Amino acid sequence: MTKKEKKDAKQRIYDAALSLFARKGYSAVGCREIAKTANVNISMICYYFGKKVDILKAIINECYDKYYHAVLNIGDENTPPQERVRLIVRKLVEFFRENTGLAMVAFNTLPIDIPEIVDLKIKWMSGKSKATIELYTQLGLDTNDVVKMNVIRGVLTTIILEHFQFRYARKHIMQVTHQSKYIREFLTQEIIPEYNDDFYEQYSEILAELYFHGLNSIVAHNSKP
Amino acid sequence: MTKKEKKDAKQRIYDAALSLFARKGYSAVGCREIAKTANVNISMICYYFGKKVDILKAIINECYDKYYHAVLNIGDENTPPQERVRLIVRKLVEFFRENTGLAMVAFNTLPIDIPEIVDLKIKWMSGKSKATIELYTQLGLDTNDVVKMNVIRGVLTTIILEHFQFRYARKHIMQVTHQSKYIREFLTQEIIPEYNDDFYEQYSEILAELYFHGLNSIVAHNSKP
DNA sequence: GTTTAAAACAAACGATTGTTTAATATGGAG
DNA sequence: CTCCATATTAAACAATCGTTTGTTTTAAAC
Repeated sequence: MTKKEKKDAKQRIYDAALSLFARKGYSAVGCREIAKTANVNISMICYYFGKKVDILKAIINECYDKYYHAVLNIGDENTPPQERVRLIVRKLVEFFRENTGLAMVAFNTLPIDIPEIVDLKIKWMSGKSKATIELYTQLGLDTNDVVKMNVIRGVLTTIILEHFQFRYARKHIMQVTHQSKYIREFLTQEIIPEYNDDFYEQYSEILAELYFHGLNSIVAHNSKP
Repeated sequence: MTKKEKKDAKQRIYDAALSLFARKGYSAVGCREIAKTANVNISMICYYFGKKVDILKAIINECYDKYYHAVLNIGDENTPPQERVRLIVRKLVEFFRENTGLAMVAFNTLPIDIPEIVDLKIKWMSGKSKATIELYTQLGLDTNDVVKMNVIRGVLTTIILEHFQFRYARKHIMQVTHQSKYIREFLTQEIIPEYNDDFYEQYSEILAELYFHGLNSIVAHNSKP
């Protein structure tokens, strides 16, 4: 192996782990499986990353870093709210579309019992998106209304991530060699669209519409004091 | 132990597994941990359930069974759409509130590589909710519009489940003995409402509003052919 | 050529895994 | 009391786990 190829070992481990974690979850994937998938010796994992959990941390850090760069400042106070929603939705869809596996690993609620992972996620959550806060203000939403904030907290991210998770899972199921009766039926009945740029342009438009009008409808809704 | 207490061993195993799976995910929980938590001998797990995966299957079956009973027929064609949304949302919130752990385990996308689990979920997914399909029709939504159906597929379930997952995770984090700087900050800044009946009455009302008006806004939206 | 540092390998450690097997305990019926 | 079925236990199996350790290989610098 040339020097270039050697430098790739760390990346291959990272990519293998990412793919496996997305498919099976962190705990179900062992270091030997990662090493085998990456075509490296098992010791390379500790050599390049330290402990297994450090791979997960690297993935989470990459994901959140990308995420915040994608959505940090979308539009400004002069952007009309509806346009701003559209921009935010587009950015989010783009982000999750390009980083489906990454997002699946990093945004997964579990595990919630590994202290350093919980810490890491909470640290990242401190950097809230300025764009969404401004948007709420532009729309006249009372951000001190605890109930409303609970309803809308993370709604867009959740909906879009779930869409891509479902797509990812279905794609994986289609690749399985042995397909049971139910899976065959499921894949037969489902109309699977072509997930091209055109599809996602429309998807984003419709979702932005739904979200914007939904938000608007609750602006004047009076919660009890 | 009396006979009654003996009969409880199976239930204790089930409850222990449910709680642990919800917190850590299926793969991160071992049979010995479940047995210890349930205060039974390790062999009891195979005695009462067979293989470990059969516990997960039992949980998934219970959850989906409850879920479909909760949401199968809510209102009918004569129920005004907005009222029907309200009823559906209330039922869903009620279901997820009372079965948070159960739902977290069963609705979790992962693992997607255990054939029998994938099978089971797909089998359950065949029984779609009649209420939501009727609702779309009532509102004038074109259910053959693939893009729209992709946007709204499972939106309510997703939003509500995510709310309760976040609540669950936060509760767990609060119970951890050692709290890092970030966690302390996080818990200090967050205004945690009292999640009582009143809160969820308002939550449901606001979410129903958001969803109904969102749906209505996309009814007339023309997707490209 | 030698030296050095980095990369890669193989073996091993202590621990844990899901599951099986054989033995024992328990409780109900007769 | 005995008998039988069920519940429970402890030991064990083959396998895997994350990580460490020592050795070898590789590549770059001199």
